[in-house]
Formats: sequence, structure tokens, C-alpha cells
Amino acid sequence: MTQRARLSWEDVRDQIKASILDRTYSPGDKLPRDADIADQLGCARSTVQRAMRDLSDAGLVERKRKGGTHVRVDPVTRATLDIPITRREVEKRGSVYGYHLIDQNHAEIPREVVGKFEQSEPMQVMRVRALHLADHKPHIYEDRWICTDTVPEILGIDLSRESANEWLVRNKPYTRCDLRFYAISANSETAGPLDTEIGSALLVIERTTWIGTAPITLVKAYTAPGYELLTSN
Amino acid sequence: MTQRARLSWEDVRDQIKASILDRTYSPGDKLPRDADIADQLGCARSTVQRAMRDLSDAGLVERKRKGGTHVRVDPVTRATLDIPITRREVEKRGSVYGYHLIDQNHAEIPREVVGKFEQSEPMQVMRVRALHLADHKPHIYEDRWICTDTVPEILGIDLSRESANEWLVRNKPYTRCDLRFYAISANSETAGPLDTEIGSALLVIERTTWIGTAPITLVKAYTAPGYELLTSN
DNA sequence: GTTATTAATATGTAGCTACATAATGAAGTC
DNA sequence: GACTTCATTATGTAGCTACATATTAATAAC
Repeated sequence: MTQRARLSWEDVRDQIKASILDRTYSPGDKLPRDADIADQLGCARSTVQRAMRDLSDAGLVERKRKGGTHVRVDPVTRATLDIPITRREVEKRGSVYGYHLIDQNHAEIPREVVGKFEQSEPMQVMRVRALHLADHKPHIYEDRWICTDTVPEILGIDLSRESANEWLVRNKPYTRCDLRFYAISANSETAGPLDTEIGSALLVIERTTWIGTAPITLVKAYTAPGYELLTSN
Repeated sequence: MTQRARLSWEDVRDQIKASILDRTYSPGDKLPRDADIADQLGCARSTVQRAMRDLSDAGLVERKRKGGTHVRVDPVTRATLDIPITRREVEKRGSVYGYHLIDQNHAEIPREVVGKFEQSEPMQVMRVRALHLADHKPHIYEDRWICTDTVPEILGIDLSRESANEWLVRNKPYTRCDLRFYAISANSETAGPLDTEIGSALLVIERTTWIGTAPITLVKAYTAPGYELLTSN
């Protein structure tokens, strides 16, 4: 039986992908129209479209109306990161999770935080510092600013029992999230809670979230030495 | 005119998303069947499916055949990172790109690299160390292992003119890519090229790529102090 | 009661049609 | 030549049907 069963969009995607990988189509080249590929492979255009959308999402090709489909000239490495709540991340690794509130107060909002919230005027915030533990050892030290104008409910929550991380993610879904990653040397503030020496290199995960344009929170998560962030694949 | 124009799948997605955000459906709740949502909104099931797939991709809901659609209990922060080739990244920031090959040799492959390549037997590799510059200042120091069994062509390339980064990405598309991010303190090897002091905190981007199961390359990209990795949103 | 079989059900996919939309290029106008 | 207008074209989307597939639930068999 040379006649194959009907093609799935994944089959089509893989065939197109293969023809890019084997240089049938090189970076910059134009691929045939969806309809022609469909004819050639003997499937519907909608199937080719589905395949092409996947390749386009993955950053392998670029599509433009009327312009057609081109193999991307400068392929990017596109990676998806899943950042779960810290408790779950620790538990998934098979470790025992622990949490400890360090302090909580209504400090003046620093200009830097106003800027990261993308606001022009200072607003009411609560600052919360806490430590997440894995197997009773420091795992992440978080320094968090919560906008109490946007999330007044947080004022009634006992953050020594439930982490702000967890409460927010369960009770205040965000519409926008900015992430940035960088490295800093542990200073007198961060070295203590993380039980490391001043000067150790720490990976910082900084996250800002909003509902619409209203800022919810900014967290700087200082991870303990040795922490690694992996892609989800 | 109360009768809206026909709904797009994005409209449908936004309506469902809104009803999750406003707690009409809370984490863990089951959403109506696609067909019922379609009836209610007055659109086709395929439109609801398209919307749902998007929400599912974004990590907001979970879908199972027969089981239906549920709002995710533990929402994850899902972020997409685009890592372009270094030259392009530098140029996009409006800086002048520079490249400098430090050395290139056929060193013995360390056990660690064999492991990261997910191989059991050692293989032939070439080690390439190079420096990427932004505005004539050190930007990224890369320490790279290239599997010459998989990519013998690299042996004929003059890597003092074109970076391995660039040549590989243009000539050897990969089928799989692993990324990891972590922080280390600059040591005697890394501090020099990056023109910083020993002990500075450096963000390291480590990338391993394969074609099928054949390893292509492992790079450790040591970024200069102050480097930040941002999500693409 | 436990297990195997079967039916029911919600999502997933393929194929088709029709039309919308964006971008290009050609033709016409000044 | 520079500009506008308009037709052309390839992808994008909505709607429909039919069937595939996974999973649960119900039923029958032991």
C-alpha cells in the first residue's frame, strides 16, 4: 500500500520542517503557497495552515499575507519557561517546603519601584520580605512590593501563614507579567537569610505583574547559590 | 444594534479569560462544554476550540477529552524567551558589535560535557572560546564545545572571521535545545576576558543543541556584569 | 466485590466553503 | 517622476460536517 493514511497536521509540519533542515529550503527562501503544498501532499489547505502556524510560533518561518511564507533568516532560540509557585517547585523536586515571613511594613515606595510599575505618581505599597526553604535550607529570599491600592484585600491576610506568592497567584490573576533575570553578588541584606557569604553570586528572578495597567506586585526573588532555571521542554 | 458582528476567536478567548479573572469560574472549576459556550455566544464550536487552545497554551486552563475544561488550580507563570544570535542582540540595542576569537583547539572532552550531550561514550569535539563585544566593551564570553562527529564542516570554517554562534545557527539548524540559566562568580578564566574583577556575579546562559539525538554544541555564555535577560512580551 | 466489556461524551482533527485582510504591484492620473 | 487607485494574491478566520480519540461511566460477567 503506497497510499498513506490521511496526513495529520503534525505530519505536514514535520515534513516541512525536515525540508528546511535538509536545506531544500534555506534561510530566506520562500516556501510554496499553502494551497500548493496541500495539493502536493494531498491534504486540505487548513491542515497546511495548522502546520505552518506551529512553525511560525516556533520561530522557524515567517508568514505574511500576500507575501507568503519564508524561512527565517535569523532563527531565534525560542524557549518557554514555566515558573510555578515556589512551594510547588520545591515539592516537585521531592523536597520539603518551608516558609518564613521575615517582615512586613508600609515603607515608602522607592522611585525604582514606581518606575518598574510604569506609573508616574507614587502609590501606597506594602513591603514583604520572606524566605522559602527547601529541605529546611534557604532556597529563595523574596523582597516584594505589593500595591495596596490595587490589592487592598492583602491587608487582611496573615502572611506569616500563607506566602504572598501563593495568596496572590490564587486570588489575583494578572493580565500582564514582566520577567527579568540577572546575577548579583550577595550583600549584607541578602547573604544573611540565604545563609551564604557576602559576595556569592545569586540568580535573581524579578517579576512585575499588573491587572490592566494597575500594578499588583514587584518581587525580586534572590535564589540560593547553585539555583538553576531550566526550560520546560 | 445590540446584535454584534460575528465573534472572532480572540473575542471569545477574551470573554472566557475575563470570566476567569472576575471569578465567575474559579481555579479548579469546570467550564461548560465548547458546544454550549458556542451556542451561548452564538458562534461555531471551532471558534471556541481555537480560543480554548490559546488559553490552554497560555497555561490558564487544562483540557482533557471527555473530562472537559478546567481552570488550572496552580497557575504557572509561562514566559517566552527569544534568544537571538549575539550580533543581532547587540545591534538591536543600537550598539556596535564586535567579535574576537580567543582560542580554538581539539581538547579532550570533559566528562561533564559528555553527560550534558546525553551520550555514554566520549566523542570528538572542538573547543572554541570567543568574546563578543558591544560598543568595544566585553559583552559575552563564550566557552563552546562543538561535536565534530556531528558537524565536521565546522573544521573548514575560519572562526576568527565568523563566530561559531553565527555559523552554526545559519548552517546547522537543531531539532532540540536545552537551556539553563544560573549565576556564578567570575574566576581567573572568566574575569579577564570580561574585564571585570574576580568574584563579580555573572549570569550564565548555557545552551545544548542536538539534531535528533546527535549532539551539536554546548555553549556556556558568560555575560558581562549588569546583563539582564528579559521576556519577549 | 472485582474485572472486563461496552456505551456515552467532550475534546481533537481533517476537509470543505466562503469571505476577510494585508500587502504588493500594476495601471492610471496629475 | 510622484502620487493615487485598484486589482491581485497569499494568508487568516468563521462556519459547517464528519469522524477520531481518550476517558469516564455504566453494565455485564465471573
